[in-house]
Amino acid sequence: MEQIKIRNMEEFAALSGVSRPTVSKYFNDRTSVRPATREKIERALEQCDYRPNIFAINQNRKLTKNVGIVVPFLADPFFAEIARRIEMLVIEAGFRPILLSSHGDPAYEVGNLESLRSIKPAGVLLAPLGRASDRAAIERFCSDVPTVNFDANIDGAGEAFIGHNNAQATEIMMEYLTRTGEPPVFFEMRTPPNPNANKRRSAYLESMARLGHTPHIIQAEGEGWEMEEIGFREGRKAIADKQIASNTVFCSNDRLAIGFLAAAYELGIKVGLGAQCAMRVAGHDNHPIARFTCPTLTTVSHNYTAIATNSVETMMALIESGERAADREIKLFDGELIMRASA
Amino acid sequence: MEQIKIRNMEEFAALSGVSRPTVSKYFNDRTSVRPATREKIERALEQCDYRPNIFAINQNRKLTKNVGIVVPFLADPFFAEIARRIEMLVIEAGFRPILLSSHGDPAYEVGNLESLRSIKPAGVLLAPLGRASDRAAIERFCSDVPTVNFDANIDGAGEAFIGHNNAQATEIMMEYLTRTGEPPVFFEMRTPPNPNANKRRSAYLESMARLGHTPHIIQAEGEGWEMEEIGFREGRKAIADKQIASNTVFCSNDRLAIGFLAAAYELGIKVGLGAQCAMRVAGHDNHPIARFTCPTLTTVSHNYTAIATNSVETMMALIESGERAADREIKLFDGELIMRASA
DNA sequence: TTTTTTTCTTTACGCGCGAAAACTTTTACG
DNA sequence: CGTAAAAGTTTTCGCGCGTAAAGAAAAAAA
Repeated sequence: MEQIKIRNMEEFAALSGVSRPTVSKYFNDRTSVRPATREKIERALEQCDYRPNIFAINQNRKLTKNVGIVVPFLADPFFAEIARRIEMLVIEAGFRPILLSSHGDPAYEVGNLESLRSIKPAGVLLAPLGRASDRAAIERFCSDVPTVNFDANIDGAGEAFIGHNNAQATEIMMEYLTRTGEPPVFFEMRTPPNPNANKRRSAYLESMARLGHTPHIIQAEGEGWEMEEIGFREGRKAIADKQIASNTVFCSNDRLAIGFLAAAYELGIKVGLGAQCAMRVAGHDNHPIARFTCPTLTTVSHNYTAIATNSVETMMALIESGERAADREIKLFDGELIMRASA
Repeated sequence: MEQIKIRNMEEFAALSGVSRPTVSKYFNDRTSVRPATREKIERALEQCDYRPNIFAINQNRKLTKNVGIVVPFLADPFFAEIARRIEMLVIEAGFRPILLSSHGDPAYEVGNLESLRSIKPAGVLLAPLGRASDRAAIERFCSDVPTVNFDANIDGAGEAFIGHNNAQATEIMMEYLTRTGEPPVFFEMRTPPNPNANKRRSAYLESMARLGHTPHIIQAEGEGWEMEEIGFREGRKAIADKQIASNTVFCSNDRLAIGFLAAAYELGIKVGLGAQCAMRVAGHDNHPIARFTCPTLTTVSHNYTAIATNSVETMMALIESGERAADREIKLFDGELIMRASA
């Protein structure tokens, strides 16, 4: 079996005993042909493993089956995880996912969008870099290609935004931390690449104000996506300089927290809940490695499943309707407190 | 500017005042036309941002500019890192990288290869799953598409194998560990998904034999790619059951080691070099997070740069020559001892 | 059985480009 | 300045498929 070499749909049609246009119909929607015809085609398919040429298909179709997925930094396990879920959902929906990473660089981000534009995707799921993004380029892209914006909101980017409810998530952590111990200081980057950080800072400030505490924010120097490094270096400095006005530190994200934990460990500060512990540390994101830090990291998890599912569903609805959304919908999914040993 | 809408190369040629075949030549190699002509085209390019239709290009070229990159599990930062480097080198070489993850599943791996086959890539850089891979499917693919195998060697897969020198890398760590303390036990998975693990075990056994020590291997139960989880769960069990016949543990890879460190921490065992430490732990791979574990992880690093560069160079040489390699070359790059606090 | 509807076949065109052949123009060089 | 070489132009073909129209055949409904 599978010996016969087929060069094109014409030859395959001849083999199956069906006309070429009917074969074409079959490959576009296998239920659009009569069962008897379908069986003829599928019997032929068993003995020659023919597949229509993807370039010829896409050249003639106005709408391809490609769906772009762009994330800011794929080497970050957080994005790897969310991208993985989205990718699988896109495949399930019968589309071809094209996964692209912007490598933390706006030039790559623009390059990715241009690259996507050239393959005429049915739609694109875009998690932008954020602050560093070339807004004009992104808006231009979104006006040409149906785009769903996720993770980091850029006003006007895409037909909808699906994201994490940073305010609520920060709030439940604040509630937990203040209820069980000292009100936390907030440890973040001075110039965070991701806009979620700003929402988290605001939520921290609001929360502290409402609870009648004085907020303390430590802003780590450093640019880019090497957050563990920044958390480690600046965390060590902050601890050594006694800048930390509480025994509880709420890090803006888990990667900073991982670095901070390493700094605390190196300085011999025991982190955790017990009486013999000097400090509590919490993070935000439920990073895949957070279960395995020392101590395990208390954090707030994104609703990964809901965000991935909803992003893809929104995209598919957009594709099926063939229209642009009337108004830009923003959907936020609540975070979940993940209590572990560090706080 | 950029107002003029161009639908195809014909229209663009008219705009630039050059014939279409010459424009075509320009886009294939911008140095292949006379400087004066080139300037004409590039001036036209400035006022209409035309790009040749990628589907039409690829339909007619025997050789596309696509290069596939397949890794077994992109959510693993190790692969994310190596993929990132390779991707950038491929872009630099003027090709379009198509990054695909097999998600730890041989079905996805075969699907990725089929998907790649359909876009007629100039070449493919393949890091196979290993043990779980569908060898027959991979060999079939490699006979059709110029493939360079990297990271995990599968005999006969591709024109060349570029990888890490597991034997040498294990050896330098063994030398270090035995010179500075007790000979280590070896902690690994009973059924590792990646074939590198087997080479590391063999190297450990050889090394212990040569040094005149009795080898001890602890084989963790568990399947799949959740190595931190396996390292944590089985590591805790091994420590609790006092299966560890040395104060030094050499983990088969860093992800296992990260789990193992978490287990030791939870059990109150101090890991590190100092006199007050009860155990030394070393890993293998120099995982991106290894600098931030508690304590920081002593490990053996792959020569990431050399492996990425050499894989891409080998691929490009293959593409340029247009031929298949006469014999399957195997290139291994030595590892480097990374001394940190854990051992 | 006849009529209606659905499905299939035949024929034809076009997508946007690569490639090749034959001819013309420009450049390089003695 | 003349000539060969290099580069550009024109023309034509074909890639493999989507798609549309018109008619034939098959299935479903009357």
